[in-house]
Amino acid sequence: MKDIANRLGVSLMTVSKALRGHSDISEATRARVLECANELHYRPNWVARSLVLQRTNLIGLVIPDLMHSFFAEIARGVARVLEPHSYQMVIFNSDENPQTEMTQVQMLVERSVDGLIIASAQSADNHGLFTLLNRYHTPFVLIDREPPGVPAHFVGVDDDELGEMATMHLVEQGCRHIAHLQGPPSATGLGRLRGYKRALKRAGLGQRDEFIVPARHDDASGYQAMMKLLAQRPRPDGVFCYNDPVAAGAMKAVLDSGLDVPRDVALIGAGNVHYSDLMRVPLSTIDQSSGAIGESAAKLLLENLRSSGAEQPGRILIEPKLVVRASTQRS
Amino acid sequence: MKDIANRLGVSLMTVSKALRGHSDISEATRARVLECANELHYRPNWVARSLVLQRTNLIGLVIPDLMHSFFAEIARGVARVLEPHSYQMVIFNSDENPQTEMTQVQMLVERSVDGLIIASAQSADNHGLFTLLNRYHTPFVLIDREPPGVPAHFVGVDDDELGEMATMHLVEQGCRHIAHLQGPPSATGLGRLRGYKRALKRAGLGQRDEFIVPARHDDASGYQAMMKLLAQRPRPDGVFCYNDPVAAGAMKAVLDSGLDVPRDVALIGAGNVHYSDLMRVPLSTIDQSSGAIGESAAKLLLENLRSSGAEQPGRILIEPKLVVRASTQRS
DNA sequence: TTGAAAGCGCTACCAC
DNA sequence: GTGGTAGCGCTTTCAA
Repeated sequence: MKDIANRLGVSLMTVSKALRGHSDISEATRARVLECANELHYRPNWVARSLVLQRTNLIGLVIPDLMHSFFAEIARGVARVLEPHSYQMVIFNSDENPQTEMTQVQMLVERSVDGLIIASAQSADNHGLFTLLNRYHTPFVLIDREPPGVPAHFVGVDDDELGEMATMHLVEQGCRHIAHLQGPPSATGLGRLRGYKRALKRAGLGQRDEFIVPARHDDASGYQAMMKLLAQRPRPDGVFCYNDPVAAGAMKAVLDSGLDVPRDVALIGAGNVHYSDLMRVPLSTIDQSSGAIGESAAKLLLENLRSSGAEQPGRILIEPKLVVRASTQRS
Repeated sequence: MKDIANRLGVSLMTVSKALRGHSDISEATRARVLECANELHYRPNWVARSLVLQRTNLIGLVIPDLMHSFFAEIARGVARVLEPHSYQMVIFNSDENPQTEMTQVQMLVERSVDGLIIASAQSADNHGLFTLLNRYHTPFVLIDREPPGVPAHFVGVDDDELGEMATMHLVEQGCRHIAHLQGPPSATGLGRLRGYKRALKRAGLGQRDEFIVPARHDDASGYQAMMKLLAQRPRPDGVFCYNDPVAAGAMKAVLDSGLDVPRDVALIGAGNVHYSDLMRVPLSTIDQSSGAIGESAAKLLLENLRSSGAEQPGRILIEPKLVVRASTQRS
């Protein structure tokens, strides 16, 4: 930039303004500056710009599992909205580890990102992340996992309803011994569990504690949990799995045990990940519109950035949608 | 930081040095500074630090498709290596679009990332990206896709060998009409095609141009391409697919057409993505050790950052490994 | 062992 | 229209 000024015999200021199309700089000099900048392959230094502007045009996205295509789709949704506003996205993968997550949020804040979008891995009763977040002025939007009792912007589905919907579907398919592979103790995991219980009650089916088996969020844990479940008598004839990866693992377990899906055991997941349709037995699931979640969250955050975020929390609930495939069709 | 200085009645410098454990600051003041910093929840401002240090401790990762778990695993590998060196990773998703990719590289450079890892979406004959890259001093490592004739650090597999290995496996399974669903015209796509042709020659099988059908990189394109292939006579009895997503789409096409995998058509992919094992018919594939690619690339880049990158290009080839599952077992 | 000065590359605010 | 001055938050260099 200094080079350009020297070469053209104008001041550094003129160059700075010309480059940004600032109010009134004569067309002539503006053109000369731009041309010269091109020749010299001038590129603005965002670090310096950010320092003085107190604004990086960066937003941070913290998600628990990049390998889960549900979150990858969210990331795409976010990027899609941000791009035209010339914001960029920094992704962190917390690996479902609350401690890692806090460190990453910390780092993002130190990097002065303008805003945060977080799918939190915190267990439902831990508010550490939020006391951290509240120390800084960085606006943030929570997605997918809504911690109870924390006033914050949120975009996601109603997990209670999701759990109920999935479980009711199994009921309607004639299942009478319905089990649940439970996810992590996040808001999401607990909500889905509540929905499961509520559906059982509504259907007048008894609830058995042994039919609630803890898994984690991935297919490996789904496999193990399902194996435990299959060892029980009576054997469940329908299982609502925390999410699609867990359901995928569970399906493998059922098939490996020489049983049939859905005849012996019907399976339903949640998330409608991209490959659900391509599995051994195409997986019934609850769609959460992952792309839409990302987009809405990004929009909400951008609004907040503009209005300096003083208004009250927005809350966007996306309707869960049942997607019926072979894994639950017992007729 | 200024606050700390005031509160303690020492100079700003003392604080700066104390915080970083600089050579000699009396233990006493150091302790006082650290304690006070804690109380005030002081956090360093990386933007400012980066500006003066001319170093951001950020590395940029540009990949063509986050939804493809092959790349998601690479990202994890990179993060795993970077983390202990307190480097952080900025991910961009180029969506297989060369133009987008160049823009993203540009942005990353403007953000002064210390290094780049790129799985390029450029077609094999386009060197635009590299003239761009060479303008700046930012060290970079290419992964997965090696453009011919460009001296650069590279980590990936030998795609010619991969293609040959996959195709030979089909030959050994008794396939005689072997087709190829071709990927994008990137170095990877072309290499795999070459390997396919070479294997046919080695096996003494004739090569039919109609058996080479262009797809892209995703399952949707695999589905379409496979449908075209199935309309042909003779119908192929074995297909080497550019990658696993394409193979997944192809599998859907075959099954939707009422044919059997592998009896009527054997299928093999490449990448060994995480869910290959969970598909309708578990998919045979060529493993590329995605995690290892990410790790090696990150290590190579870090070495370069330390040595200010003046040495000659490193080239790390990872052995492709055949993974046989049901989709090719015809015995 | 501590502190003052200068500057990283850029922009806002005011004079000319 | 154009240009100087000051400063963003931090670090390196050198003097006290």
